[in-house]
Amino acid sequence: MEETRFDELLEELNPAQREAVVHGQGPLMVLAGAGSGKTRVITHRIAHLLRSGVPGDNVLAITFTNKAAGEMKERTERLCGSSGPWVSTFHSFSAKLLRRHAYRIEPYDSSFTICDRDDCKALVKTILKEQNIDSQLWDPASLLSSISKIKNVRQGDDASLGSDYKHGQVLRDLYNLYTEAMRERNLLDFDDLLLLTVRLLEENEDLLERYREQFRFILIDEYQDTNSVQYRISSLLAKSHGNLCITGDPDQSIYHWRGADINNILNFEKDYPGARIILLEQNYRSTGNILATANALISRNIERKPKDLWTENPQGEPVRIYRFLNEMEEAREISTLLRSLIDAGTPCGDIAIFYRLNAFSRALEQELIYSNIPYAIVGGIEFFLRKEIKDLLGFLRIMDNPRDSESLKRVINVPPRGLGKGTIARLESVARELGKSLLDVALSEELDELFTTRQRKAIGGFRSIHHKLVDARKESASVEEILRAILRETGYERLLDGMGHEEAQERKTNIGELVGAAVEYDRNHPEGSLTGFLELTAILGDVDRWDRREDRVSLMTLHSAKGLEFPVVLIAGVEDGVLPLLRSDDAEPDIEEERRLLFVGITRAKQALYLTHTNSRQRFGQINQSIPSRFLGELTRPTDESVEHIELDAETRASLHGQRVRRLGFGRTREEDCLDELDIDPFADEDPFGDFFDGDEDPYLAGTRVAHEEYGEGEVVRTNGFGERRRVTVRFEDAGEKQFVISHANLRIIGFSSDS
DNA sequence: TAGGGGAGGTATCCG
DNA sequence: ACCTCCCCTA
Ligand SMILES: Nc1ncnc2c1ncn2[C@@H]1O[C@H](COP(=O)(O)OP(=O)(O)OP(=O)(O)O)[C@@H](O)[C@H]1O
Repeated sequence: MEETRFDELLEELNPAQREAVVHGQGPLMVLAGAGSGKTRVITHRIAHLLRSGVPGDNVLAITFTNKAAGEMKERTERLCGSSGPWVSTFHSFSAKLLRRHAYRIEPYDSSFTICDRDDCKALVKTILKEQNIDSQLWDPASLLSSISKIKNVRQGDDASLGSDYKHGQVLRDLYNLYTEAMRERNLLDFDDLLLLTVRLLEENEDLLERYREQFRFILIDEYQDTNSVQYRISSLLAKSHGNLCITGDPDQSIYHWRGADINNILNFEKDYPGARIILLEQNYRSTGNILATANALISRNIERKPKDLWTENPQGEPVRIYRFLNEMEEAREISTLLRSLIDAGTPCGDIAIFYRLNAFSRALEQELIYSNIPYAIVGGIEFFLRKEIKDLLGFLRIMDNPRDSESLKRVINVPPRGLGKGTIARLESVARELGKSLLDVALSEELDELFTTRQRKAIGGFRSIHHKLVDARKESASVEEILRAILRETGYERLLDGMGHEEAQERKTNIGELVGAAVEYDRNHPEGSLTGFLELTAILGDVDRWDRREDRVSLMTLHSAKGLEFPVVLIAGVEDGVLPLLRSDDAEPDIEEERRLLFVGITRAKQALYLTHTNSRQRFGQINQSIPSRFLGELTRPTDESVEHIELDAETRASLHGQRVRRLGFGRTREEDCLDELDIDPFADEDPFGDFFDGDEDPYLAGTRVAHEEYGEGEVVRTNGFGERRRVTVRFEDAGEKQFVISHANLRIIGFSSDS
């Protein structure tokens, strides 16, 4: 391969970027605004280090996703053709270290299994049952989050738990039981990966020395979203030599809820005195209009150092804000819009739709299917949570990690052969008495006399499957072969024939996908192992599983969108209660973080940005009025033309509904016809700045039937104005047209015009 | 023991 | 509207 010349690395970089790339020893913080090229800086900096003669093995780069890691590794290797630097996420890095030195973290061994949240929850439930604790009172999910908090905030030190937490004693006991159960089964959760890495380094001076020496240059991306344990890992490795380069943007910190601590980046200068600080403020990604809305929005955050991104890019089209009747219309109109963009030549792969909640993908998906638009949902209902997948993985897991009794319990009766709760309980008590693992007991023929004939027979069925799998594994190391053996020996696909055709088909497809993943793993990892495959299934995130090269419209949450960019971006459901998200019961939402979330979404867009919101939306099966997000009013300045508000006119809406209703044969058409034009003009008011959509309820679409004490029944003709001055005009049957200020209107909604 | 049916609770966001 | 859990029956 022809080597890239030194200065070629510095082309396509602005002076600030270049400075960061060529910075030598010592701490460096690159505070980079959205789209200002920090990813490019890191990549080029690594390449520059390698080209200056630093061996790849001495460079450790931490990225936010495994996908970013893969791309960066590939990129740097291409830029300088030399051996690979270490590039991975904190979690993958930790897993690698822990497997390598597993004998130092007893009772774990190197084939430990990484648990996803579902596995952890199941284990908590098991423990609660064992302890006879009512899982209604102690919700496993929130227990788990308390446990996670203990690990992250107190770094596993439960000493003073009793005083801090409500029900501290119980929590502390459960925490210890959980930890013990995980150790017994050779299982690690995501927090453990990080926490044990800290312990590994702290308790083994030789290892710490060794890795400090090895990783002479450390780079961490998205530093604003690191948590306290990750911070500790980086300190352990980097404090002594100080060759730590971090990049991040406090305005893009969106993971506070899972323990990320923005102070890590804010205190960097204090932690590393004399650190060089480089600001990147030129945005190369977005049009002027998109950037203007992003800047206007984020400037509303109080807890923030002011910073204005600028760009030399053209203004571009205005940002378009659409208002729709409900989520069905929203989905349909988005599809229509996409169809016209695609027909005009936009590749599907250039388009992305973001939303706050995974649940929003459903309505969109239906319409995209209907409109024949290829799409890919990133994340969402977890593939690895499907029953058939969990079953198959369960077998793989017990083959890899015989101590994983949770997985064993899952699969010991697959296919069903009458081995139920009673037998499992018996197996467990025998295991406890003899101090053996559950699998040992199940496989030991000499213990048969401890079971009834019936139980013996059922256990024997499992035993013979297990033996065959052990044989299969001896014959071939490939994951695919083991998986096929499992399918063969359990008769899994035959099992599916018993159920409804459609469901069986779907499950078979899923199984096919898993086999496909195994085949791919075997191909890409000639030195691979079952352990490696299982680690990937657990540790890969939603974005990691997504293949950008496919020409499809991408659907994902705003969180998943971090770090990506698309020429065309749509953000759906920009409503109060959704974005910012309000929980019915619980605490105040973190408005500033929600605002940053929208900021992240907006700044993903290169050419065109559409934000949509609806007038009503179904939640828990009930139709609720929705209010435009307060953030929509924060996107503009008084004279700004970077934003355009759009509403379907009545004719279009009626005809679309008509068509659609006929085509699909829907029965309910009523509320959807007869809507008059809505009069939305953001600049009609003297002061649209400020409380534009002030969060007041505004359910008055044209055509809504309302009742008034004095004037009787009537129909909404139009609404206009903003905030306090927003008015609704109603034509009453007897009293003629009247106008009301919405915030003081004494109107009751009684239906839609077509109801009568 | 297994699987259906009804009831009741329920949704963030994720490596 | 959907999923999980529990109870009841075969
Ligand atoms: N010096 C430059 N000249 C031209 N284009 C650049 C330059 N630096 C970066 N870009 C382009 O700008 C876009 C954003 O870059 P990059 O993804 O590195 O930004 P980022 O800072 O990581 O963004 P974010 O923080 O928003 O995820 C990319 O399309 C990149 O190719």
